[in-house]
Amino acid sequence: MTAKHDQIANHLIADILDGGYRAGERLPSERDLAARFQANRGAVREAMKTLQQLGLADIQPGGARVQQREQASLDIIGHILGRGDLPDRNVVDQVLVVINSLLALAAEQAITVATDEQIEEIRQATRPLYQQQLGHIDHALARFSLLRAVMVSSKNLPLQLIAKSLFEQFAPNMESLAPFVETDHTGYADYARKLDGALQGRDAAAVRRTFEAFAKLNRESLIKAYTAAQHALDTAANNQAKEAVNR
Amino acid sequence: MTAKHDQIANHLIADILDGGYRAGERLPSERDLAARFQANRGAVREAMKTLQQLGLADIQPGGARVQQREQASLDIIGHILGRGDLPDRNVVDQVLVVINSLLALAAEQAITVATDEQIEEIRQATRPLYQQQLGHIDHALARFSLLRAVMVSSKNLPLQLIAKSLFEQFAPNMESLAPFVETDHTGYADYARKLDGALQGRDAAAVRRTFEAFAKLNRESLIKAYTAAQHALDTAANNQAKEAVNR
DNA sequence: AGACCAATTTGGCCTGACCAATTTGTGGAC
DNA sequence: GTCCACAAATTGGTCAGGCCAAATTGGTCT
Repeated sequence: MTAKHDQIANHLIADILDGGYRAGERLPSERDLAARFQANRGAVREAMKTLQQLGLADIQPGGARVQQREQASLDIIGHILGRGDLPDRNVVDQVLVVINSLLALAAEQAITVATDEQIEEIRQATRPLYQQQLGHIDHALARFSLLRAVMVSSKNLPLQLIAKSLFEQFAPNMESLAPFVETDHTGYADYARKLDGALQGRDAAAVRRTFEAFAKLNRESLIKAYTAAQHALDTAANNQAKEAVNR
Repeated sequence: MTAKHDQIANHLIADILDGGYRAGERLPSERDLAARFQANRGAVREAMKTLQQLGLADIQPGGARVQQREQASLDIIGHILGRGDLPDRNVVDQVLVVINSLLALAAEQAITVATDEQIEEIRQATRPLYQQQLGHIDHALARFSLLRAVMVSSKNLPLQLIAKSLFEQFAPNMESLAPFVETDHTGYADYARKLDGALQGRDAAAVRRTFEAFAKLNRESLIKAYTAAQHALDTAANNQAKEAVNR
């Protein structure tokens, strides 16, 4: 059971993100919200604090107002992805672009500052990707731990924090898409081999190129998954409509 | 007058970041903290909520525990930079590396997706950098609005949010360093001209190269400023020591 | 209209209290 | 001495009702 103030916060966040309250508009007073959610004002207060820290609301004595989405914190991405049946395709693509760029940067940094032991750790993390028979989920997990190893070795705190934040908001929201993802084992194995070699030689340019290829692979797989998922959803909707007619 | 719960939160954040509470350690109970800060438990509660959202504390029934810094939110960077006389040099450098990388990415995206009007806007933003007599602050502001124009034109929400967050945490903490910064007007003007040309031709590679040069300029200027500031601080400390001896 | 002022609303904070989950202390069994 | 079960104390989550200062609102006078 999630805490009440979190429920309230999530409800309000969804309302704002769905356009129930537009930017600049006044939010109901804490007393109103308390009555509406059948909660104490303290609980509402904590929920509002969440909204404020997400940059969704500007809360001042006299009243709270909704802020522009561009003013929000990075932490709203998860909430944005969580709406609807499938995560918003554009936003997913945007997140991927950023993650991949940061990954390339991290690799670059790692190659210059990481110890031999850490390079070895990253190389170890590429090993599971050679396996052709790895399950979808396991393969994804293997890719993530590779990502993580690179980030840690970059020794760049903001970089790590951004990657962690993006990833943690991204991963749980991709589950609805997971059944439609087909992993290109051969492609990833190829990439893993090249990365391994580039790491061994501490060849920054080669590493960057490999990660770019990696990004391409991810993106293509995502696009396919989306078309498949969309198709499945559409037919499901059709069936429901037919059933409704038959009644 | 800042709100009480913010004062409490800031105090606790500083304590944690300064090592007063180590990772894994238990934080005092809300009731204890309330007594310590002569505040109500509700106020402490909101402060704790802040810590939780910053990823600094894991708070559960039974007690709150300090989390690893690597588990924190991106929003702690500002607090980390705010400690001490000067912002931590390594962290500043790390932030710059990330911002510059994101800037290059944004420019790349902008060139492919931005409308002609937006490209024109970015080009307009380069204009002030031609002026050799611009004050340090004004010059910095001009660079920032250029940065902002590029970010907006990228039309990548997570990218914008990250840049905004990093920048807003970065800028206010660099004030202590501002007096020691010397702006290389000629260098920036050169860079602005090249960027302008690359934008006009929508030449992605050229844009990226320009931003890399830009990054180099910024970094060198920062290094100089740090050595100057450090020197000033050291002599000030020496003078104080001498005075103490003379008494 | 526009400027000014009082009444109301709103967020910030406080006291005191109850519950459920967790932690901690205690005793006994092995 | 070690380990485990059980009770007691602690802790976070929530609630009720109330006061204050700042902001908003609405009416009034110019």
